[in-house]
Amino acid sequence: MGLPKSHRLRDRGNYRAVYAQGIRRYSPHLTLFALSCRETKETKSTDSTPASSFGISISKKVSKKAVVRNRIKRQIKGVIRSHLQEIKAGWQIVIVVRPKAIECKYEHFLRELEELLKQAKIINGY
RNA sequence: AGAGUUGGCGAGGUGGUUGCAGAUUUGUCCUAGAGGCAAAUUUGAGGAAAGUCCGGACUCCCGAAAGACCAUACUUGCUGGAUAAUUCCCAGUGCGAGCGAUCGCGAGGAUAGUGCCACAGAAAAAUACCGCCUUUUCAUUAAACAUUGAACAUUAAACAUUAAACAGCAACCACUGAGAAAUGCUAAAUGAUAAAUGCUAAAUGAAAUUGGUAAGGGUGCAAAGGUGCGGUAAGAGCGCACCAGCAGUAUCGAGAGGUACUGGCUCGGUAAACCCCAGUAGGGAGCAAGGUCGAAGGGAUUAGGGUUGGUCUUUUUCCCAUCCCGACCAAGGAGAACCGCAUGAGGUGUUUGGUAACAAGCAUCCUAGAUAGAUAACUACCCUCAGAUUAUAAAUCACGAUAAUCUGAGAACAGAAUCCGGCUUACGUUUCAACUCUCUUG
RNA sequence: GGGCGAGUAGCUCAGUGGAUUAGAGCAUUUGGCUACGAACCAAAAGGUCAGGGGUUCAAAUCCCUUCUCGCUCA
Repeated sequence: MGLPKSHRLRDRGNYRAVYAQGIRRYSPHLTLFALSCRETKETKSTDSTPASSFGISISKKVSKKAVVRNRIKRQIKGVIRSHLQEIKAGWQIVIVVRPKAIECKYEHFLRELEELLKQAKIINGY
């Protein structure tokens, strides 16, 4: 379940900005960093609010095997994709995976991400 | 049937839905681009993609290309072959392991030279400490050597004396039997010597040191070819037999080497110590190499200058130098943008040559290309495996075979990042082929 | 992706072109000193020299290989 390119974070500068200025929310296996484009002064009123973009970060401390890291990334992307329509526009979000997340399955990520997004009030309708 | 050796196939298959990336086509949007968006079709990880241990291709720098000598580097190091190249691969030789199939080997040179071999040991690679023999001087002795061997000393058996346990007597003492042990005595047995006899004319000791010798010397991983017989003043491959090694000759082989004969007796180990010999190599950096994205170059001349660790030779206008000619600005725009970047020492099949690695020819196929980094989730059928139940033929029973149904599983190691060829490491199950050893015979 | 380096006692490091038995400081344990403690004095224990294999009479050291950790390159 990949994400379309428009929903990915691609610049190193974006990541820095999110880490430095964004909100933080925690769960046992994941950490969420989020930054709204409206709060930053860079965005100009002429642009319509851009789509929310996501980045996922896994260090080698989680697992040294590339297979394991890639699988976790894909599962998280799948969760995001299934909630894509509910998520508000204009956010830049980085999800950091903690070392304990090796044993998690798809359903665990589903629940945790939902809770994190609720806490950050990014999801519509709640 | 069990144990084992070697090599191979394979890493479930075909679909559906949602979703990601590339390519092609079509449509659409505008700022008109190698642009965005949408749809359709199609393609989308491995045997190791890994480790980065080697070898190349490719790119740039040291102007370039070629060559000679020297230096430097090299886990290059039996022989031949094969390859773009290699430390890989193939075939063989030698050595080693295994009953065997088979497997392993850094396998040139230690008489080119230098170094090292702790402790121990006389000595660690050529010497002589002890010892053995010889020579000289001095001293001593009729000794030494061989044979016989009294006395003497030691003790055994037997005998003598004393006499315990035990047995008999209902029981104790006594008595009778019994006889361990102790003491005494003794030898033709053992030990040692006086003495005698025989034989030779020297012998012994000390010192000196002339010469010989490498047999022997609690060591040590290793001691000067090994064992035996002869031989000698004492010894020694000094001679002989067998074994090991070396050299030469003959012969077989393309070669490493094999076989046979002869010879003189033959100077340890270490080169994964320096090194010698032969061989190979311009040096360095690596796709994060490097290049492109408007804005200056082109031509002529050769008298001169400039090169790879060093010296030198040849060629070349690559740069500098000198001279001549010529040029001029529309947009966008410096991004982890694009190219490099997916047709390659390619795959598959087949024929020919070759023992083989491999090579050549023909036919056919195009089969990942991301860049915060694309493969996932669910599901249907088939197939494979495991377990359970039932049935079938044969049968005394068991194992096993076939069929049907149900349940479960399809995993392990692991994810392309410029591309190839190797090596190394990781890896669950099933299966195929060839071969070896042992046991059994429905 | 490419290129480098390191691993020795609980910790920090020596040792290293083969040979004394692998050492030092801190920490630990025991004893002494002290009314008690610190400091001090004395002694002891503690090592698969990262793992495996090879060369050698002999390897922490020489050679090969594997593992772990770290650094660096636009």
